[in-house]
Parts: sequence; C-alpha cells; structure tokens
Amino acid sequence: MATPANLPHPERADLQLPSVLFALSDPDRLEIARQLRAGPLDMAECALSNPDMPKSTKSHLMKVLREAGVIRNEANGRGRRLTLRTEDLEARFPGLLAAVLDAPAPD
Amino acid sequence: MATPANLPHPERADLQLPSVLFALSDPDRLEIARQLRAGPLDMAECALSNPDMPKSTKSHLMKVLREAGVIRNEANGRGRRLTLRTEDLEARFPGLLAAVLDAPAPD
DNA sequence: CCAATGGTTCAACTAAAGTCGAACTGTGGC
DNA sequence: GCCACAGTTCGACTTTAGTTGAACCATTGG
Repeated sequence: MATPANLPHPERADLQLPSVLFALSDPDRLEIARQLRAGPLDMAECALSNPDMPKSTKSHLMKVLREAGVIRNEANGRGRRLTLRTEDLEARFPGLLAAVLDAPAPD
Repeated sequence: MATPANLPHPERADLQLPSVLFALSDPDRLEIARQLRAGPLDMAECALSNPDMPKSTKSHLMKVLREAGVIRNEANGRGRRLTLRTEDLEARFPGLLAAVLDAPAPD
C-alpha cells in the first residue's frame, strides 16, 4: 500500500455509461469535474464544498472518478495532476460531458 | 398502503441533476428510459433484461425514476402508463437526455 | 358481486457505497 | 540522509441502496 506512481485508468473503449453517470451523480464529484473543465489542476488546489474533508475521503472521490474514466490522475512532483478526460468521454459519449457540466450548477 | 391513483412527481423546477444522473446510472433503469423514448408505454409491456423480476423490484425501479423526475407514472385503467419527461428534462438540462440515450447501448 | 389482473407499499434483509483514522510511500528541500 | 508533504491504501464502521415476499387496493371482466 502506497502512492503508486501510476494508478490504473480504464481505456477509452472500456468506459461504461452507467459508471460515468454514477461517478457524476454525487455533488462533490460533480463539483470536481466542473473545476477540471477549465484545465488540469493539482489535487491540492481543487477545493471542495467542505474544506476540512479528510484526505482519505477526498482520495476516494478521485478514485471513483478515475475508475469510471472521468478523470486522469497522474503523479506530478510530490503532488497529483488531475485532468478531465474530455476527449475520451466525447469520443465515447458525444455531448454527454458538456450537457452535464453545462447544467445549472448545484445551486 | 395501496395503489394510489396518483403518485407524487417532482415539479420541473425541482429536478436535481445528481438525482437524474443517479437514476440513469443503473442499467435496468437506463433500459427503461430507452424504451420510453419512442413514446409512453404501459408498465406491463416494458420488458427488462430479466423477465422474471419480481413486480416489487420492478416497481421500485420505477419509483427511483419517478422520484428523480425522469418518468411520469400515471394510472391508466387497471395498469400504469409510463412517460419519459422529455420536455421537462430538456428544459432543465438541455441536451442531457439525448446524450445519455444516444450513447452506445449497454453492449 | 366476485375473482383475476396489475401494480404500490411495507418490512426485513442483503449488498454496496461512503467515511475516516492510521499506516504507508514517493518526492523534494535542507 | 532525513524530515515534511501530498496523497494512496487498508480496515473497520456507518449509511444508503437494492431485493423480495406478503399484504393491500383499484379496475375490469364475468
């Protein structure tokens, strides 16, 4: 158990619609996706609604998004670089990501 | 406990993106939504992957979709008429429903 | 009116997801 | 080299969601 330099990411062809929808069906995870829309972010900078969320919980949110193929999570110095997999999602589910992220924000 | 003639449905303005995404994140529920795309269906006709699913389970699937505002479920004779809330969803989350339902089917 | 049909609801259970402290690890700075 | 930092993983727990039989009810057909 560690901080493996490279975490596993599903291939574009393996992205599953239910998993993607599920990953985005949580307000915190949705918020993360929204923040990444403008471009990659270091994990440390991406702030959640709850600023004092334990890091293990935050890490878990990222795991769900990563395993669904919504984001990429790569080592970057001593931190982590998060990237929205915009192109992969667009290729597999055209229009979906835009429709979700353009939707009225969680009030 | 009964079969109330009218079940509660959320107003268009109250539809929540996370709930909608969650409702559609299950393969069975997604399948139902797809079947309703062509037009309303009587509940009895809409067949699932698993044909011998208990009716209580099927009813529960409908409940989740209804409470999220994805479908309307109205009394119709001794059965139930199911309708996709296309216009409400389009008004609140433009392009979302189409993107989801146009996506490659669950293999 | 009675029985069959089609569906909702309840209650009890099982299964899956979320939460979070603690242990751990790769990297960078000193 | 060593320590602090950023983040992952494990494990134990709480919480939420799914599953199903049984009870119920409204409608229709006889």
